[in-house]
Amino acid sequence: MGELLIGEVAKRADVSAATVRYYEEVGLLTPAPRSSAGYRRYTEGTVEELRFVRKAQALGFSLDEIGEILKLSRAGRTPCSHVLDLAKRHVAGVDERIRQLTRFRAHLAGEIAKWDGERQPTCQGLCQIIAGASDEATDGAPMTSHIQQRRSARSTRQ
Amino acid sequence: MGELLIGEVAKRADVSAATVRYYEEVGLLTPAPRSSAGYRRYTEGTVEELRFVRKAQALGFSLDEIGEILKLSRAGRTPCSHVLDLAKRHVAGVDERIRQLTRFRAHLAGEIAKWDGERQPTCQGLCQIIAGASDEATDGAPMTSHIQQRRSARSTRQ
DNA sequence: TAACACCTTCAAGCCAACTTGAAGGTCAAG
DNA sequence: CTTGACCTTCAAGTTGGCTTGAAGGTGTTA
Repeated sequence: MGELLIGEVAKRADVSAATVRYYEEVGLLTPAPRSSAGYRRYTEGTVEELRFVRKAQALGFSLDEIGEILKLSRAGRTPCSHVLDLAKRHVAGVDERIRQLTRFRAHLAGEIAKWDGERQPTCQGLCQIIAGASDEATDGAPMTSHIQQRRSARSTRQ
Repeated sequence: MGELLIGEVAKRADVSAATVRYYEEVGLLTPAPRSSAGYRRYTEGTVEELRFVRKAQALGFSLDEIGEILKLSRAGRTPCSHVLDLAKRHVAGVDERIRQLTRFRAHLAGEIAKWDGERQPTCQGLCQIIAGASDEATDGAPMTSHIQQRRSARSTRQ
């Protein structure tokens, strides 16, 4: 009951089975123990790791970076000063990223404020500039995929 | 004197000339006016745009997204309600990203705190887990490229 | 025992965002 | 009037992160 086949973990973590195999191949996941028939057998823990991977990815981390963070977290007990250092570097990196994003946001908001305070916003003609963009933007679609939904991976469907 | 050739803008924005051509090709930059010989002629404005592109990219935006933001900012005068809406969506997206990153940071920091409070950090043996990682981490290298330095693009060198 | 949904490997294909290379035109300096 | 550093286009290659397909084994259910 704590044993899941690849399709099952994939579904629970909302990725495809192929992706899970790929993650193992590139070293993100530790190779799963196999059943007598050669089937990979996973536990809930793997589902957690997979979910973590997707979240970190959505935040812009590469699989390499995520792999390192996973290794740190797997080291779990006995985190020596090296591990600690590495982890602290990661946090510092994230902090830097947050600061930059915050500045970026201020920049954008600044432009908007400039515009907002100005003339009446009746658009005539030249607003075609964003015609294409609004197509996507007007029907609830993600014109800007701030949280990435990389072709969704409906896992084992079809 | 306000006229720059492609190598010049490239150098000033710290990208390669090929990248500038590529950006024009995919519609990120508006096609530059040509000299009689067919050379692209740019202004300082393009350098600014290129720098913006690199910054936005480092923050995890795709070229498509950046292209939209650039269009918004080029619309400059007469920003109709549509443009304004679009821009506000972008800000909202950035806000969301910042919130997620902040939570991520808290998670990482939490783990570190747990460890930090614990046993003595003398690492014996099993610390090999991070041997590979420390290789990169110990010599000032960017084990985690939080601000991306995508194969650098030393522009027109060599 | 046949169907069917799962699993396996391996190889190839795809998209974004570039980079690299070939083949050639332009132009100021020696 | 040639050298050398620029510029041009076009085509093909690269990397990361997958997806898709072929060819085949597994295991429950009718």
